[in-house]
Amino acid sequence: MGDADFAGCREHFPNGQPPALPAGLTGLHALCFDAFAVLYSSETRTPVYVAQRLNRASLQAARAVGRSDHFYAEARLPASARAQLEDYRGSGYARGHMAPAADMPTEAAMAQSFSLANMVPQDMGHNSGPWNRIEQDTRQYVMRARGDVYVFTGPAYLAARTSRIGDSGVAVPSHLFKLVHDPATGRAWAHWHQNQAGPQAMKPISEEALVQKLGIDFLHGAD
DNA sequence: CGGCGGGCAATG
DNA sequence: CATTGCCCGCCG
Repeated sequence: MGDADFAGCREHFPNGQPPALPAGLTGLHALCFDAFAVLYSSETRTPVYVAQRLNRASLQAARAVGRSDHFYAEARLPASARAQLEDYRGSGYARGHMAPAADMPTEAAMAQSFSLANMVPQDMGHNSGPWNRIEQDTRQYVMRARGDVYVFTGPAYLAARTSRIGDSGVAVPSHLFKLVHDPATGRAWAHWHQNQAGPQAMKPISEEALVQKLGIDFLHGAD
């Protein structure tokens, strides 16, 4: 979309400031949703990152919202840039939410969370196991936090050769990250997992270490 | 063990 | 298209 600066949904970002990106990225599309924002890459056909603002009230509201389970290709993207349902079907990978369905505070946001613009090809065991634990731990943290908590979630492509699925060639991440920032405490930390089943390093890394890995300055301008 | 949240595919 | 049943991993 031409909405390259998230003009319509800055509320999902700390201090209303989207991350600073490394030079040279192309094919990017900024997408606003009710409860999250996606910077989408037409090269990988996955998000670069997904941004959320969470708080206790939004997660309490989310508990009353039923999971929709209706995945869909993102019609706001050019057809040539979209991930398609057929790309994931039979691929052996799960359609892994970046902004989790269980975080969504309204029915509309729940439905929107099933856009393939919010998905990456994820190892099934990783998604239902260690990653699900990270998501639940993050919700538990937010429920106990004083105010708004900002979360960035997305894939990393650090393998020598990135494998792809489907006719569109949706790129399979080597890693997934989730950065949590609590302005009330000034703290930030990041989960960094390989996109595979089995034991993971559950110890978070620093925000600085994540920035070093990805070249994305998530919290520039944040306190 | 059951429940939950993350998914899948077959069936009408 | 929605419904149904199933798998996975983790937790209390």
